[in-house]
Amino acid sequence: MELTTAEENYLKAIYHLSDGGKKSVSTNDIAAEIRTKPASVSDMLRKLGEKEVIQYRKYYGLQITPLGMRLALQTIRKHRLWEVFLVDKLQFAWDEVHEVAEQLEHIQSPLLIERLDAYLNYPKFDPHGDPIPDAFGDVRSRPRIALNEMGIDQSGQIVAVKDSSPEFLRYLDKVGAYIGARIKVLDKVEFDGSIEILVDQKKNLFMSKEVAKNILILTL
Amino acid sequence: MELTTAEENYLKAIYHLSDGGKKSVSTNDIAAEIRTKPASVSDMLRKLGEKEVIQYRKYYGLQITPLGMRLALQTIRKHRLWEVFLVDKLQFAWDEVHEVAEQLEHIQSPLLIERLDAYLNYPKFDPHGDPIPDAFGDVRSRPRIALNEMGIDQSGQIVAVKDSSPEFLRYLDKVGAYIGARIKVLDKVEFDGSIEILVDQKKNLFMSKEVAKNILILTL
DNA sequence: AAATTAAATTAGAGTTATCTAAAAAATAAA
DNA sequence: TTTATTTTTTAGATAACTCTAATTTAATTT
Ligand SMILES: [Mn+2]
Ligand SMILES: [Mn+2]
Ligand SMILES: [Mn+2]
Ligand SMILES: [Mn+2]
Repeated sequence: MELTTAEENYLKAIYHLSDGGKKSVSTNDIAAEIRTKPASVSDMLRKLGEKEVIQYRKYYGLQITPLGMRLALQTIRKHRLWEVFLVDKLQFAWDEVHEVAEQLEHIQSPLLIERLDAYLNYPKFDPHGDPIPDAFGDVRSRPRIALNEMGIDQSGQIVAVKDSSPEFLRYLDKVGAYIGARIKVLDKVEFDGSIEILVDQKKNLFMSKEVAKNILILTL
Repeated sequence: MELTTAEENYLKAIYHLSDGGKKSVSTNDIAAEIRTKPASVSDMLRKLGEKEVIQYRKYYGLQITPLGMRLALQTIRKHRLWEVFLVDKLQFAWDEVHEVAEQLEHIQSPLLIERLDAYLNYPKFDPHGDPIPDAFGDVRSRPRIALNEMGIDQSGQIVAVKDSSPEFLRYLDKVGAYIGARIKVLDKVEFDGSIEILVDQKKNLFMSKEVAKNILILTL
């Protein structure tokens, strides 16, 4: 059972939007994620249903199947391995990798991925802190919370970002936030949810709730 | 002006079959090369003509344009750089790279190729001995002749293979012929064109004309 | 519960790439 | 120079994927 590039992209979007099969996903959400029209999504859902990677009853909703999970995780694995390659080996910045990985993830060659994984020394996380599923689709995910949900005086470490857009990542570069940084919450503004943190025990950083929501923390 | 994956494959085939625009190419030849039907080729030729990468008059023939040359060489450059990557970095054997490179060559990202080239240390030849065009499409090709055209006692070095099929390459592996090997013609059989050579001053090798035709030599 | 609004699906059409079968043009043979 | 053969192109279908516009179903509001 092999999927087309378009099918892989849809399935990956469904996996992400459903948070690994937990949350329900709407046609409109998928359309927004893939940047396509709801009509196209309906059509594709029917096809994905026929291929049994989702369970689909029209107007009712969908559920990703175990098979769908497996295939989605395979594509995600490829995507993230390629991102590591681009950053570690080809000196890409973390805000430059997404689009290229979006293409590379569809290359069909089990041997290639196996070798790439070995070449990169079996990385466990991609440049945005997201876990890389192993060859069997197992993901060991760390418990992490969004920065905006932390309380004053709580400490932790930045382990991932929720938004991987170049705009957001370049903003983080500019203010000196990065994966691995140790942080402590100094103050929170009740009114708008903005937050002030201390980075690496030396730099004060003030950010909006919108930004904080997209920074994921492993609390100490 | 960007080409689809299919268009890139056709244009590359045309470039190769025409020997860089020198020889004339038939619809049937292209169909055989791409493993498609002549009817599909006719259709594609019309489209490539409209995009002005070839000059095409039906029933008459085609001529690759300077623009077409440039684009074909760009794809060939990508193909060969990826082959080097697979062999040098990922430990692929030279008979395992073609299919994967056939996919990778279509990844769209000028930055990626620039970085890959640098990472590989600006290689000049791919694992099969074929020259890698530079970013401007310039190819510095060495003068080389097919092994079957050499005379007795002539010496040279294997610099490339004409056939990159796994079957042929694995045969060469088996008998110990490889790119870079120094050879000398010991004997030629008039009757069937088969040939006996000395490899690296130590090993005698006997091969059919069919094999010798696909081994390219730089004479000393 | 009926009416309104929102979400999802279907209908119908366009694009790209492929195929088989039929027709046309060019080439080779008689 | 007709006739036969080969090559190439066109006609007509099919498969994937996408879109806009229309319709249907579900959810919300009065
Ligand atoms: Mn993708
Ligand atoms: Mn990522
Ligand atoms: Mn290709
Ligand atoms: Mn090659």
